[in-house]
Formats: sequence, structure tokens, C-alpha cells
Amino acid sequence: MVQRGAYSKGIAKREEILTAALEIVARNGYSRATVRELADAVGLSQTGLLHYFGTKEQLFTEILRRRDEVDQRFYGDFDAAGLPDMAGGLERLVRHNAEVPGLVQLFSRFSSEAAEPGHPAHEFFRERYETARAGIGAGVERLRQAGRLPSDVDTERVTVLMLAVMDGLQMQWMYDPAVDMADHVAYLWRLVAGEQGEG
Amino acid sequence: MVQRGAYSKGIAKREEILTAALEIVARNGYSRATVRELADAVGLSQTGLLHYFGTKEQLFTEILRRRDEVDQRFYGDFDAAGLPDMAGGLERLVRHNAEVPGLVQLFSRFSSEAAEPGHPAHEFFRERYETARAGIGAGVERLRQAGRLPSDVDTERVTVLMLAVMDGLQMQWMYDPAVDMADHVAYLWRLVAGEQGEG
DNA sequence: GTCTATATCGCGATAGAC
DNA sequence: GTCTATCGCGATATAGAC
Repeated sequence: MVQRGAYSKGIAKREEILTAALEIVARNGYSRATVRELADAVGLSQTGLLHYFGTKEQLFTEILRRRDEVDQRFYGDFDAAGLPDMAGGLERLVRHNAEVPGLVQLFSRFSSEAAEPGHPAHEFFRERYETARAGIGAGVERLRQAGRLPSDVDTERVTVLMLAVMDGLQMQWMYDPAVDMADHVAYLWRLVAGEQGEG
Repeated sequence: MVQRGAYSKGIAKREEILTAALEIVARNGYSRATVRELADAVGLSQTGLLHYFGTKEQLFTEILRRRDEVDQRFYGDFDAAGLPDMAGGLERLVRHNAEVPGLVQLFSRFSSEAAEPGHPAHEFFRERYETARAGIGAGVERLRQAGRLPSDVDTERVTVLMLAVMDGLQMQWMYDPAVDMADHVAYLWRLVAGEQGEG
């Protein structure tokens, strides 16, 4: 089809913009990431950029979606692997996050903005939390069945706590980079595993 | 002194504005809380209102400071009481928060915005986290010494986790009000106390 | 289908009158 | 102490060039 050329060029440009935007946000933080600056960085006018994404919110949603895909490939393959090593996967993910402060900031700001019902990105984050709970929940259950966690753990509550800790640690870390997020995630796993209070 | 009249009138007006703003934010959420709307609500022009607080950021900082003071009086007196009931105090605080969604939203949005170094409210939140960690840390230590927690708990890590969980639960709760924040805080206390994995 | 230029709107901030 | 007027900026809707 002849159309495919033009179409795939649009797709390619979109991808190029997304990749560039991800880098800029990671480097410069959120508040410097105005539509104009991102447009400049990819050699487009402000409207030229929005032509591909519609609104600023949609652009940022796509940036985060893309980031999730990448992270999933790198740190989320505890699903594919035979052994239930989700604990390690989450820890590595958190450790990686500490190296991209701009993205942590973007996530934190955008997700708190979109918490308001009716916000254009509200659905994205609502689903994201749902998906995350399902994924982590399955991982916790597998760990339990593998005997790595006490048989009486409340998998659902542990899942919610684990997600909450990851979000909450980011806040404390942004205000004090000395806070070791991965270390605290690991400690929570130890608490859940019951490796304490036996002395 | 004659001056006192004028001076105290300014103070009184400030207090009046703060109280009104707190209510409006609690009711309407953050994004509707523009300086203009808040000004209208107290019968002032935009500039009239900013005359008392300087900038929007300073106004919101004062709102949150005031809220902390109120909360401290109601839920933070585990310091004054003889018995170490901080666990219950935090649980009650969290339960109360679920009744003022607008304030939770304000805190979430404003604290994530101010996470960027150089933001006018950065110092406020940095100190707030520091103070919170000191306060909760002391409470955890007292619980440990009272024998309500295992002697080998890592008080510092538990403190950071507890704060993180409270922040993180708010995010999940905003996207799904069915999430019972107080319940999950209680479960974390149980994990820390080691009341699990003995069956 | 891709992109620019222009216009508009809402926001916070500032200057200066009263 | 409070107002009116105005500015600058970010996001975005529209028209239209290529």
C-alpha cells in the first residue's frame, strides 16, 4: 500500500518525539518541560508538536506509557521466568528509578494532577494502578505458594502496601536523595516474610 | 497602642482568609482553587488577597501549615499522653483524611510540585518530612521499649516505611476510594509487630 | 498529511491610584 | 489596605500554506 509510507512516517516522527521528550524530561525535570521547549528540542513549532498528540496531557500520558513498556521489558519479566523472583525485580526497578529523577518527578506530578476525576489522564492512571495491583498481586501469591512467604500472608493487603511504599518512597527521596528506596523496599519484603521478631 | 488595632485586624483577616480557603479547597479540590476564586469567596479582589500572602505558593503553604497544626492537636497528642498509642493516632488521622478529599489532593499536588529544588515551598516540605520522621521515629522507639514491638525492629526503616505508606495510600485511594487507607496502615503495624507467619 | 502563524483564554504577578 | 489596569506566559483552537 502506498499509504503506508506516509503513515509510517507519522508513526516514526511520533516515536522520535516521544524518545526525545523522555530524555528531556529525565534531564530537565517536569516544570521545564513546557510544550514549547519540547517542540524546540525536536525542531518543531508548538502547534507542530501538538499536531501529533493533541494536548499536553496526551503527550505526557504517552511518555509514561512508553516508559512503562520499557521498564516492563527490563524489570517485569519475572512473569516469564520460571522462578518467582518478583521481589528482586521490583527492587531493581526502584534502584533504576533513582537514576532518572526527572521521570520520577514527571510521574509524581502528573499522577497527582490526574487524580482529580475528569482529568484527561485520570483513566490512564486508574487502569495503571489496577494493572499494577493485579501484576504484583499475582507475584506475591506465587511467592507464597513457593514457600518464600508465610502461608497466612494477606496477599491483597501486601500488594497494596508494596505499591504504596514505592510511591511514597519516591516523595521522601525527592526531598532527601539520601533515602535509599531499594533498601526500604527490601526491608518491607523482609517484614512480609516474617524475618524479624524472632530474636 | 493605637497601632494594635490595625495590626490585629490584618492578622484577623489573614486568619479569616485561611479558614475560608481551607474549606473551599476541601470542598472543591485543588484545580478549582485559583487565586481568583479564593479571592471571590472571601469578598476580595485577586490582588487584595495576595496582599496578605504574597504569592499563591505562600498562601497554600500557610493553608497546609494551618492544617498540620489542627491535625497535630487532634491526632498527634500521643506525645503528651503517657501511653505510647501512636499507632492508633496515625490510624485515626488517616481515617480523618479520607473525609477531606480536597485537602488530600492539595497536599498531594502541592508536595509533588514543590519536590523540584528551588520551588518556593521546597523547604517547607523538606522540613515537614524531617519533622515527621523525627516524630514518628520517636513514637516507634517508644512502642518498641514498651514491648509492643519486637526488640529487633529497625525503627528508622519502619518510620520511613510508615510515612511512605501513608503518602502512597493516598494516591491509590484518590484513584479508587474503595481502598481503605486506615485498614492498610493497621496491617502494616501488624507486620511490624510480627503478628503474622506464626501459623 | 504535515506544519506554521495568529488569536485567544486563563492564570499569577506587578504598578500605581485611591 | 484595597482597588483597577495591565503584563507575561503557557496551552490551545482555528485558518490555512505546502
